[in-house]
Amino acid sequence: MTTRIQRRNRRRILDAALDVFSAQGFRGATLDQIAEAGGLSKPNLLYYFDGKEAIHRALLTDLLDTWLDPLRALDPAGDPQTEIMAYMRRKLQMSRDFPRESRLFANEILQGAPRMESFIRTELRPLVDDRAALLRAWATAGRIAPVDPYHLIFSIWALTQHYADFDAQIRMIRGDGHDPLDGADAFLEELYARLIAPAPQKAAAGPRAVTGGA
Amino acid sequence: MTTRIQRRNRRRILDAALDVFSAQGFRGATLDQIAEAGGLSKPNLLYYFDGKEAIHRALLTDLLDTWLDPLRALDPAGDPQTEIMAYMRRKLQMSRDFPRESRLFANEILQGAPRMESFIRTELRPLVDDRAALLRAWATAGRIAPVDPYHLIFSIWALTQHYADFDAQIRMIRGDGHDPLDGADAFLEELYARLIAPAPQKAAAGPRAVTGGA
DNA sequence: GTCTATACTCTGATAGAC
DNA sequence: GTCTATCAGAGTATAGAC
Repeated sequence: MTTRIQRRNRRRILDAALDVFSAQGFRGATLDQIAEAGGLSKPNLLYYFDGKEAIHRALLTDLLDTWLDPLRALDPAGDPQTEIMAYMRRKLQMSRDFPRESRLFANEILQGAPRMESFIRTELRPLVDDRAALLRAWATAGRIAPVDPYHLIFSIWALTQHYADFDAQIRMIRGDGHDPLDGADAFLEELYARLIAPAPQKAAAGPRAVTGGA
Repeated sequence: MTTRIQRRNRRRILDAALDVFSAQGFRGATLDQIAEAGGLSKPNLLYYFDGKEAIHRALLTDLLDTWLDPLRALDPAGDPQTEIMAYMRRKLQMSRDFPRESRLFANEILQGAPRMESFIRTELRPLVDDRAALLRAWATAGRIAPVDPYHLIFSIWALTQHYADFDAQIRMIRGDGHDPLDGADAFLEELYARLIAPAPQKAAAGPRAVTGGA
């Protein structure tokens, strides 16, 4: 057993692997790097996990489960604007708290999501479809502005994860002393408050078509 | 010389390399894959380019130059709202026309931008600083809403490039028959029209602080 | 459980014939 | 200019001692 030490070592390995995989991608990462970052030898690493692929799979499995939580927490019974703002805030907080996880995720999708396809099709897609239907219902009822629900969700993903995924670029542009996320909260609050507020002009014939799009 | 065939072959190689590098990242790509995609042998590939690194460098050099064009085209003499909307449209069009280039770029930044750091610091950063100052001046003059200029630029990057970089995910969610970019134009038009429109409420004491942020 | 030594495969690059 | 054959190094994984 010795479950105490085993669990500690597994955690150390996974943490080191998250460092390396998120920074180098799956193929770019090597067992040597993970072993060194975790403070153990390569064979010992392979005593705990059944190969490189298994380590990566364990990371993804841990991650994907919690990745859906913010979207799950979107409450159909709540106030539409409050709920959407809260979802955006939770996603931004995840970029702050789990930037490596965001980059691990991004690396996978960028390369065609070969190790995540079944998760996306069987778990993420139904959840997104369900929440998109909810957003559409809110829009139809006039409780939020009539925006496309899928693009609304994608925009929240894009804007929040950008700060984690493109962190290197933002740091080089803003200077090393600057926190990339400084001011992001206020900016996104403003952006989504303006976007989803219903009834923009009172009775002006705005360019807001409600043709039967997607 | 035989420059005719040489140029054709170089172009074929670069096109094949763009396919492979954008889909697999630098380390994930192999010369075998590039050679096969380009329809020639591996040694022949290395007759035209001085190694894997050189092929990648040639791709980046070609790309980075044109990557700045949309931001360069932002005209200080133009109408602020028109100019910002036009910039957003150009960036979205680039995601449509050059998704592989966008993913090549994203792969690099995600992994710390090791082969682009000097470009970002010496070319991109000064340009962004300059355009941010312009946006700030427009905001101060009340010609657009008082939003943070850097976050405004980053938001345009995030929202437009997301459709190229996360294309695989969007396709799996929306279904294979659906074009990920359908409706994106209208959505982003609406979003930025609302965000940058000046004077949101007439004289209401809104939560819009103008404290001396970044 | 952990290590040293090593087998085996993949991949970037070169030699040399044509 | 293009190919076949091959080398050298890196990287995953295993054997076996302790």
